[in-house]
Amino acid sequence: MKKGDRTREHIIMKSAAIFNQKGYAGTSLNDIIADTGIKKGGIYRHFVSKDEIAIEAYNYAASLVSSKFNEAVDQEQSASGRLIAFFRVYGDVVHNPPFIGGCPMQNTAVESDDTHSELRDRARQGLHNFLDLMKSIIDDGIKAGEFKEDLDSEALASFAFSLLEGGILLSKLDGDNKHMQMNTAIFSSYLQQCCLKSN
Amino acid sequence: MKKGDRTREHIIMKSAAIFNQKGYAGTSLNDIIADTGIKKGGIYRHFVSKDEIAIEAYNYAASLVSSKFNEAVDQEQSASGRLIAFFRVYGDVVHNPPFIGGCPMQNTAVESDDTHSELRDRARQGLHNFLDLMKSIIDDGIKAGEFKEDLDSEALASFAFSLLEGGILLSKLDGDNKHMQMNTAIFSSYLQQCCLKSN
DNA sequence: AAAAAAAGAGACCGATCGGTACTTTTATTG
DNA sequence: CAATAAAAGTACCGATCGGTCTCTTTTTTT
Repeated sequence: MKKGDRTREHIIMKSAAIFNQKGYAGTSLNDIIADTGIKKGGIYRHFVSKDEIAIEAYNYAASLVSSKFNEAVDQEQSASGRLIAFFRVYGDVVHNPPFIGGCPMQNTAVESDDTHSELRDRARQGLHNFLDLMKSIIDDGIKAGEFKEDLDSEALASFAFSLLEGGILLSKLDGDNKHMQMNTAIFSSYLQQCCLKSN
Repeated sequence: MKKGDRTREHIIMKSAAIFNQKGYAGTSLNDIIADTGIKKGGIYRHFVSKDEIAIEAYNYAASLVSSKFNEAVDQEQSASGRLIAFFRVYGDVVHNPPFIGGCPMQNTAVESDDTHSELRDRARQGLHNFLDLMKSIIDDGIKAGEFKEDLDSEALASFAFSLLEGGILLSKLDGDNKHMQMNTAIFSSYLQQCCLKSN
């Protein structure tokens, strides 16, 4: 691996943290220069524009969160355990989120949905990936006899993911994990009472 | 009412729409000038800074959404009907949101929680207002015998509001109201099956 | 209608924006 | 180790940023 490649990755990692906290429009190249210690000429050797940095930064942050989701999911055997694992990843979103600044998909979606179509499309793709993963977990749970057969897996995935993202929003804004915790508890009890196949 | 007061309100209304779509950092004074038709000198006669415009704009947008919530809630008699009324306000968030650009609290929270403390505090105050309103609706429902007595009203309020905000996020990002609709349906059935006092 | 006050236009300010060109320094390769 | 290529620093570009100042126009008051 050449030096330039390492530098490029260093820039991506540092700027991902800045973009995820300050947003695309709120982040300037001088912010990136200050955090990476690399001057403008050095940065633009590896990227053609601020846009390219932002997109690479988003990809990096999103893949990092994604891998943490997968890690958490893989630790569980049951479908309901796997669904709840998503919430555990953001269990301490206030002080220890999977990526600094919160959920990259949420941050990107909210800022760019009316302004930056390329970033919005990335976030949308990320949303579909997460929903598909959840849906397949639910479908597996139905096949395995854990969940009721008439369960609408698409709706339940959308429901769970909305609750997760909403909980992140509330807890971050309030500076208190209790919203995430209460959501997890209610979601868990909902799965028990309304989704599990009653034997 | 003097001319200046009307102009000030005009600037607030126009810039609220821009801020709620493009964000604080993403909105420039030239955007406001273009949309209001008032030149820089005219604008700064009524506001001391971009910050002041943004805060007044947020207050306007938030109060407008708040009044639509209250309208919808007042049309319902039952506590569960009132909770579901919140979701109806954002039932067509993709093409007809209560305020253009989506939920002002959400947009402000996501952009400013790591950057702009004054705006963040406003959004936080708005969150508490909404949660308190929901909580009082739930508590009334318990007192009236509609809901179970051991219901945790704080948790249910947090849960409902998270689901609402998450649904807004997903539906806006996906360009499809189905997420909001599915969330409303599941929430509604959850209220029926788990919260209502079984007689 | 005249005088006073308020409102708004327009030119201008320094700072910062994203981005480029050129030079120097550092790695890599034969 | 020398030649060469890659990487990074420096200085600069025009445009735009938020904000100020002055002067003209419009509105309000008397």
